[in-house]
Amino acid sequence: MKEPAQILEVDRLIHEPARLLIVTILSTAEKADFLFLLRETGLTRGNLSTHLSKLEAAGYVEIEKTYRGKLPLTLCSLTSTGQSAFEKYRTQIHQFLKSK
Amino acid sequence: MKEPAQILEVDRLIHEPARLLIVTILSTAEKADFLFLLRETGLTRGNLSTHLSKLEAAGYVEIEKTYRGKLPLTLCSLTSTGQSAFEKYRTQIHQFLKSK
DNA sequence: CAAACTGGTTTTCTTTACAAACTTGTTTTC
DNA sequence: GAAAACAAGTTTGTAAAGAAAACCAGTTTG
Repeated sequence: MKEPAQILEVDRLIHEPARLLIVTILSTAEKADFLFLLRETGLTRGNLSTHLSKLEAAGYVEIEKTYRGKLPLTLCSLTSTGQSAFEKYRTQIHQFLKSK
Repeated sequence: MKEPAQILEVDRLIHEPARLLIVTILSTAEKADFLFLLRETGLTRGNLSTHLSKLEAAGYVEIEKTYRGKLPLTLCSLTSTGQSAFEKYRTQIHQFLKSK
């Protein structure tokens, strides 16, 4: 086993395409609400919800539940932990794919 | 849903880290035998076997079973289909990660 | 000739991701 | 003013995927 096998250790929480997309969007927006993410990602509500929960459980995303008028409003933002994990993921993938 | 959602369509057969590693190794070697891949990847024999079968089923890898002396020898090589799928995957990921 | 080793494959177990159904509350409509 | 439709999410059920363990056919070793 040589060093290329590092790819086997990428953070699978971020590697999953749906979550990679979510995290990427969040990395460029201070805060995003649930419906915004829903539109941007094209995920179903159920899947967006569960992916966000996983990211929250990992401490990558902070979820703030409030109201817009009388309707529920869920605000999501990347924590600094999430930000670093994302940066790390990006450099790992880059490193791996760039070599031939 | 905007265009970033393209990432949701990456080829998951290649996206899986273990197979990404296998395919990457095969892309630089004409042919690789099972034990070579085993050492390079650090996967277990069982997992290497099933991942190779999936790649074969997809037509990405060709598996040739022969003998080295009296012992079984399994040779693996990337098909042209596999080569293109890999190239496509790389450019997609690159495209996606570079923006931001 | 029995035990250990080679080079794998198949089976079993757990974890995941997705879809569909459900929930809590709020507007509409009749 | 009750029923129906809608909004914003969550929970649940299921099927597929990945990892580990068990297995297997043949070979070499003691």
